[in-house]
Amino acid sequence: MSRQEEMEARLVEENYKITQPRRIILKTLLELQEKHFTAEEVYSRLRQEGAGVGLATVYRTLEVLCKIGILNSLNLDEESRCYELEDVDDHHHHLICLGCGEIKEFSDEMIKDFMKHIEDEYNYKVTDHLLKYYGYCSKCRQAGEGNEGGEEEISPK
Amino acid sequence: MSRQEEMEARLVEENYKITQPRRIILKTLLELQEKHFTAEEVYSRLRQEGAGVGLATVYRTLEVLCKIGILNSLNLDEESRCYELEDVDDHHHHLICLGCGEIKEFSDEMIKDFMKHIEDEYNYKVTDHLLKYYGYCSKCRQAGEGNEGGEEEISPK
DNA sequence: TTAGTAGCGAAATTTATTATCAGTAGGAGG
DNA sequence: CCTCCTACTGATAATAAATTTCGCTACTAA
Repeated sequence: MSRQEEMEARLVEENYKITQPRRIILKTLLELQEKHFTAEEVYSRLRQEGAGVGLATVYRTLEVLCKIGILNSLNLDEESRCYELEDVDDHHHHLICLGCGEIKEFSDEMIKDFMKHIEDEYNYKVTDHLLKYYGYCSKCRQAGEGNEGGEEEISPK
Repeated sequence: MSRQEEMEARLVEENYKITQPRRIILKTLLELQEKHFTAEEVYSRLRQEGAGVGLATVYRTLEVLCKIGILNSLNLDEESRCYELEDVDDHHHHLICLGCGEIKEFSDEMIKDFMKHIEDEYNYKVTDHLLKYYGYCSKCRQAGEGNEGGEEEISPK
């Protein structure tokens, strides 16, 4: 079963219909080079390909895909919501360079212990978590300390 | 030196002027009951008190206060930006209940070790970080699993 | 084949935030 | 205590992301 077929099976499983626009959007998501993307990015990609899929439908579909766990929704920057394909075996977090905007990922094995501790202390059932580190990558640290001649600065948090 | 005076001193230190609107906003922030607040919340509080401070000024002032470290800017929910007064001795993160929206805080001592590890592995200089846990508090876990009769659900991430 | 409904695209709307701009006032220097 | 410069201000317009609306379409179960 292909990745696309798996996803469509998930939709059916959750009582959503397999429609042409949804098929096209799934296909596009699988083809995207970028690991992280916004609704607008998906939409403009679809326009390029001449698919007659509306922006509202993109938003609606991405929302559905999040609900059924095919996508994760992230807040990587303040401006607009990002999405990424969910990979069950690859829980990770983000390391964001304030100089050049580069985003690295790291796994979160160690964080899980801390989560257990939090669950006990506060009597919560934790279902999700988000960890982001902001800093400066090796390149940006060398390149002259003051962001001179560099790209836009990015604001943390 | 009062808290307000300290803050005004910070403004001067950073070459910002002490203006009437800024004084009023600082006073209001110190009086707020809520630990977390949005620009709109500050603004409506000011209106209630009859202070003739414009919305744009509130946004501008909160931005300035973030820049000089008097406030932290948080992304507790997707809709609008939250702020909190910075407390140097109390670094913490947030535990957010998806059922009722309750927000608890916990300190981040343990997270610091993990940060060191990340800095070494990726050759980053980490300057800031953000950790949020989403889950269900003890109350919401009892109250019938399906959010029946409860308030609005909140979306994670 | 048909009926009912989930889903659709286009456009309008909402909401948070930022930019604009003419006027004001803080405060350094006289 | 004045004066002047300019950072700052309030009102409002503009922007942009996301959501809602609405009449129409096309799945799918009978």
